Amino acid sequence: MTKGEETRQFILEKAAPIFNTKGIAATSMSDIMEATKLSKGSMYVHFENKDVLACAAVDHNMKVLGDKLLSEVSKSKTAKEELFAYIDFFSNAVNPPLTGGCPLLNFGTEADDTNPVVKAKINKGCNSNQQLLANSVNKGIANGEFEPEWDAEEFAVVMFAMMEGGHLISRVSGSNDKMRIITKTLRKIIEENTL
Amino acid sequence: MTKGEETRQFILEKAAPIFNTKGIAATSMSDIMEATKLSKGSMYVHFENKDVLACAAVDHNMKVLGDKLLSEVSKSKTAKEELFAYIDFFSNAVNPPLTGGCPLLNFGTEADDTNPVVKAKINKGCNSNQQLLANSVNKGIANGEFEPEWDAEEFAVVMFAMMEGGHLISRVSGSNDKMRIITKTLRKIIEENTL
DNA sequence: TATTTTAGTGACCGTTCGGTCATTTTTATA
DNA sequence: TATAAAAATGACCGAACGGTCACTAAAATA
Repeated sequence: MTKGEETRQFILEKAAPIFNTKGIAATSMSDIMEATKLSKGSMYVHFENKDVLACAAVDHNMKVLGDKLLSEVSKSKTAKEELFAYIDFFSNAVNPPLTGGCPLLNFGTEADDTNPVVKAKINKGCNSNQQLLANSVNKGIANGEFEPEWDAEEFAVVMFAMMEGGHLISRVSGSNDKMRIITKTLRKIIEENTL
Repeated sequence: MTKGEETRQFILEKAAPIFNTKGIAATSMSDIMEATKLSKGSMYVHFENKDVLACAAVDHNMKVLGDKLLSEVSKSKTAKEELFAYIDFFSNAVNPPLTGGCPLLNFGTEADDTNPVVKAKINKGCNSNQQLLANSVNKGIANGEFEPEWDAEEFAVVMFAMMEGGHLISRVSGSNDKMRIITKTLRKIIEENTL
């Protein structure tokens, strides 16, 4: 990795949590300068403007979160364990895996009406998550863990929506209490579909 | 209503959808000036600063949405109809009842880490929605419509989270397809608890 | 209707914004 | 190590930001 690539990565690592916490519009280049202790000119060597940096930060947040998630989920031996690992991974919304909370929720709500590029990225991210869940269910059906009639895709949508909604509730309330109801309910559904 | 109160209301009606669409940080006083065709000085007669206006706009959005929702739900004769009315009311996230989508989702994600005042408002709004749902379930239990063992508060949390999560998915995808899976699932759960 | 109070105006203020660029410093290459 | 290329600096730019204020217009009150 050249010096330039290293700096670019360094800027992203510092910028990503700021964008995820404050939002794209409320994050200024000065915020990033302060966090990186780099000069303004240097930022523009690596990112042609704020939009490009913001997009790269969105990507970075999703990548970091995805990698963490996969590394947890992949420890599982069974399909049920995979689903439970997903639940556990996101169960603490007050102290979430990523500073600022879920980037899909944060950037999705900010971008849906104003930023088509970010909106498309978030849509892909949502679909990936749902695909991950559906794959686990289908894997479990294939290996005889789960009820064969279980609709994997539908459950994936429902579970993903519940986790995101629970995330919102927990973050505005500052408590994981209601997230626990969500996760309990999801675990119950999974158990009910376990053979 | 005095002239001043009228203007204040007028400003809020114009400002609320802009804040709900663009977000608080990305909405400028100039945006509101343009929408109202009022001068800058006039805005500051009725709102001492942007924060106060933004907070009032958040309140306005929640009030308008809450009123619309209640007016729909209150048409219902049975508890089940109330729950179905709630579902129907929010089932079209692509063309939602409020310009910009759900204010709880929009302002909640923007404010959770940065604006304690708005955060508290949104938390109250989330709780009101869940209370409304829980009340319908409890009403249905009391009058023999629903299974007495049904946990109203837990269902309210789950249903609210599913609707908000579904809202996010639909808005970033630009399609109500997955919201339909959410609503279908909720209707099924309600039917399963109907006597 | 005369007077006081309130609403509305728009030029203006200081600050911060995103972004540029000539220059210097560092890194990579020959 | 000499040279070319890339990275980093920070002063600077115009525009947009939130906010103020002396002033005018209109509305409420006596």
